[in-house]
Amino acid sequence: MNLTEFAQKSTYPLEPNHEQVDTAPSSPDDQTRLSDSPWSLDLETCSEHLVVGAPRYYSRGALHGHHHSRSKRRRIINVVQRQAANVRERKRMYSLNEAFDDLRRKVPTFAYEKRLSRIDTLRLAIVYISFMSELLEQSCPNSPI
DNA sequence: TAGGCCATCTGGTCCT
DNA sequence: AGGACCAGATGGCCTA
Repeated sequence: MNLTEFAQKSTYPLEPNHEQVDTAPSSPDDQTRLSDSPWSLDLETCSEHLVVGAPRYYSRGALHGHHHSRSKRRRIINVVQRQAANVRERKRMYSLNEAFDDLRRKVPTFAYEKRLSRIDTLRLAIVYISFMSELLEQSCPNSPI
């Protein structure tokens, strides 16, 4: 059984048109990504964004009146702290995406014009690990996995 | 044009 | 107190 068959039998079926396995590393950037540090905007430059990108929604928190039930302590943060938190969050998401890119390079990708999405990357990784475990089990039945 | 995917902002919660 | 993590919301881009 090859990986394609395994994927088709697995709990996490991939898209129906994922048929060919491409063992070459997936091309990392088929679509535009933030390859250069997005958080390089320091706090001074961020201030402009704050003005432009003022809160776009108010569905959560005090601004919408949903804060009564859950918030034990209300944390008041000022504009500078909010900007700093946004920068940290961008940085965090960037490192998360770097990890996803690493994972994309580890799993054999299907011959597929598009780069794997994050969810498909996770699902394929699950399939791949299961497949390799099964392969190992077949070749070394007595070895503990 | 609808739906998928993603980046970003944001507030709440957890943890140090 | 403040950073990390998380999830919801929103808007932009791309593809079928």
